[in-house]
Amino acid sequence: MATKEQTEAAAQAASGEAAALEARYDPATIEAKWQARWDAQPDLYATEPLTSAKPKYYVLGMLPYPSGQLHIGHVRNYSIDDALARYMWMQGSNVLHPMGWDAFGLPAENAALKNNTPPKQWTLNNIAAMKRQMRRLGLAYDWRYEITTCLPEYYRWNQWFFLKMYERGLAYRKKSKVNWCPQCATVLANEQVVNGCCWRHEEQPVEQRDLEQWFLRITNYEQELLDDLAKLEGWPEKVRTMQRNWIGRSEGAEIQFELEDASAVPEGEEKARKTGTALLPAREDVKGSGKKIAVFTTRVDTIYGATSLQLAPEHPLVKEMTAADAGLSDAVAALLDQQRKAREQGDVGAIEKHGVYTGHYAINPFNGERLPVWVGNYILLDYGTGAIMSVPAHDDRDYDFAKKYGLEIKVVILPRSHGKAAADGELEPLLPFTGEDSLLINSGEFSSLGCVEAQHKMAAYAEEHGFGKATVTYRLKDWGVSRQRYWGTPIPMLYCGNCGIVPVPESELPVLLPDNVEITQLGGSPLARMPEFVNTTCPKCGGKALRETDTMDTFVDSSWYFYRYTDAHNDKAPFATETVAYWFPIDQYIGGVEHAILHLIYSRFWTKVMRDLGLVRNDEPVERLFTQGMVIRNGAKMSKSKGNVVSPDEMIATFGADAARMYSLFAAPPDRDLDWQEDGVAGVSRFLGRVYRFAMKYADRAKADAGAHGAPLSPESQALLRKLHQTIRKITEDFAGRWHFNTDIAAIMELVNMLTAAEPAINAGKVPDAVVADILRSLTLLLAPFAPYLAFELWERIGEKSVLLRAPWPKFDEALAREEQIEIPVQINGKLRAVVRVSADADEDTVREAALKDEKIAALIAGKEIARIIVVPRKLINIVVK
RNA sequence: GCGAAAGUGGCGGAAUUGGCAGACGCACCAGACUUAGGAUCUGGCGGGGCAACCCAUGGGGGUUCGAGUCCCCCCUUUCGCACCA
Repeated sequence: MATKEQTEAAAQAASGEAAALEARYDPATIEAKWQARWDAQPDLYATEPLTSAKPKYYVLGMLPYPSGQLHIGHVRNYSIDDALARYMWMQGSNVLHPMGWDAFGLPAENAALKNNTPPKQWTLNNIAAMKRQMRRLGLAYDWRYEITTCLPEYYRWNQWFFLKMYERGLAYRKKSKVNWCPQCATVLANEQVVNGCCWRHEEQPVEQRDLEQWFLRITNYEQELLDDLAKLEGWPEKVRTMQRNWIGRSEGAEIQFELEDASAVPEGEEKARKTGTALLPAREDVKGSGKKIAVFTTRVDTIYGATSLQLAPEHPLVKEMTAADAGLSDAVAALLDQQRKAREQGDVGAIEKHGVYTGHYAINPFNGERLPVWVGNYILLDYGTGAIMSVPAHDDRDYDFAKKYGLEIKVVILPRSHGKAAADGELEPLLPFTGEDSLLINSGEFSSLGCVEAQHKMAAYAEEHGFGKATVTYRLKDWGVSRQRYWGTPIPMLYCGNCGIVPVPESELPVLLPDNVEITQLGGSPLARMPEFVNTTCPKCGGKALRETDTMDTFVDSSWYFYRYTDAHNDKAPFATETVAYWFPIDQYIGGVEHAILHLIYSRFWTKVMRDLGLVRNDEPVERLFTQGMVIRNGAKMSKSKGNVVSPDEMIATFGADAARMYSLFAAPPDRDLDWQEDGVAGVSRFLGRVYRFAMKYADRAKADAGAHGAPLSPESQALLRKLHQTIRKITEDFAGRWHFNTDIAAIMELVNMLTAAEPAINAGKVPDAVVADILRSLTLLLAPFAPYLAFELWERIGEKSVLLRAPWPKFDEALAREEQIEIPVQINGKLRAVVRVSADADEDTVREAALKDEKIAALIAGKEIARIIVVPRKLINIVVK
């Protein structure tokens, strides 16, 4: 049994331990305490009604795919939007800051194969795990607006939109060559093909297959999608450029070349025609065959220099020609084969140019000249018309091709500096010459025109004479949304033997995705192997019908999810128009630049469709976009194979959520790549500990006196308040748009360094309690967006009763922030020689005098002639001597 | 090939408008303290030199009283696009 003394000693030790704990920053305890409190307050992050007098602010981080684990990139992304959301709350805005799950997609099926877990269960488990991590990070989401795209409450509206688009002809079915990834066993959108390979399987060449597919007519909006990029001033220029290139508008002309009648070849040309290298002159007795080859060109001004036509190997006319010519057929097959091999080696761009002469000639409608028709492996079927006129003198690729096969080269434009007189021989070293600021020669009635002027006149001429017109071509293709996959939104369409394609009536939505599906690696949709899903009755005729078994591309889900957050539980409509009108456009959207094209162009398209359906009033979904940099480690992208993946859980367990979050903001400006260094997290954690200990030491004084400072202030108090207000000013200005949170956190560190250095003065009574209280209070507010757990704890410890989340952001006082004395560097001939102290409002003469009086300066300029003295008020003085 | 961004100590980075280069942090060095804790506190920390001073922001030129910042040429890295007619 213990003696009384022993018990007392133990009690003392225990209380000593408690005091020690108190004095030590222990994020695990603090964060657990506040997490429990926040979880118990569902209204904490709630939005106010639409009638709120506060300005609205919709801040959003891109929703994650529920892979099962947050990665460090998520921590960084969500630390940014969370800091911004918290700041806006403190600024008195009505903030919407939601989160959800992009929950359909292939990994769930792969996991099902591997672990024999149904995709739905796997996905929902992952969501639960990641939600736990988000709560642990202290992210300020109102989970009552959470959306999960794989649940029928959500995906039924994908189906509903699909029906609306179908009604309007924006969704259509066509047989088409599609990109097929054998590993995914599904179709890929053009946007998902990277270097001819699958975006998920970078080594896997994409195959072409012919399938009936559903498409969304994004090309209806191509021009508006392009034009409106100009409005998106709050988007990074980089993203706008990428989208502009993706849409790929080019202006040019389409010109019809007529194929010669092969049965009526003029006499005496047989030899010249053998190799297909010769350009043949215009002749009266040439006959057309009636067959036309349409060519797209952006340089119709060079058409007099065309010396051959080049067709894509898959061009329909080529099929016709090869049908009648076995030799040609073999040669074209060989071309295609080479192309396939090059693609498999992943080097489509560098493939050598090959061609085959078809034995046919076509007539240039401008001058009657006859051009050999070739098949070229560098011609793309799905761009323009799949055929080009080849102008070797004025196009790099055509030049290479012509040199290789000995085709003629005809110069028809000249640099302006060369005038009209230059002979062809002199020009040879210039070729291929492509400058548009040039003049036409050898071009009939168009000679001596400038290129741009000629382009317009020649297109108009072609139109007048019925063999062409000015046109615009886009690189953007319609969006193929069919996927032969199970884990996605069923496409709400039926096939009836009598009625053909029949949409599922709106009243029958949602078309539920069955749960009990066997996932296999066989090609085609697993749904096709479920008779109970496939077989149904036709709503039109009551006869037998089959359901569409393809599901939608998951990019459909993310194209409009942010609208759903505003009205997440609406079961009558995807959302209420008025609610969306209040919250949209999104004030600030934050995510990775990898979504610059796919997600961000699809969601712009979806917004425009919804606007035309009368559902929303905004033309664009996102006012300001911010793309944060990647998190790398040791200079390399984090990946499992490199073994350099950082687990957020470990980081949080060791240093706390505040330190992990704050480090992710401190280590680099948010738009740049961040090199993750664990020692850096430890450093931030140490800093938070310093803040904590300082606050604990002086919390009682802060509690005791929260009144006015009183005057006059001691120099020590003035210096501290000056630093405080300079810090407030810096951070406030930074939140307005510069967003260099790394320097904001550095500024807070400077403030804290100054505070700890001032401790002797504080302890000597030179800083009144009211000033200490003011500083502690403001410091806590400044920390709140970056380290919310610690800030909430300090707020309570210094006796504040209000909810920190909505406490007003501190205002900076310009008078307090102003320096009274400033240091002015003094240069002689641009070299720093001294620093003088003057009052902040000193005029030029005073500064000049002070500088000249400085001992060092006086010594250095003694006996020299002063040529000039430059005084930059409040900045610098430079004395120029000879 | 085309387009964009970037290049600053041993490392991450700062310098917002042409005005003290290296804030803040990491690592490291020296010291103090100790309840030995991923402690804490103090000081140092671009290079050369005893110093005065000199050199230094990828390289070379230029503009300017003054350049990391602006202009020209070149090099390197990263990202995007890539046979788009």
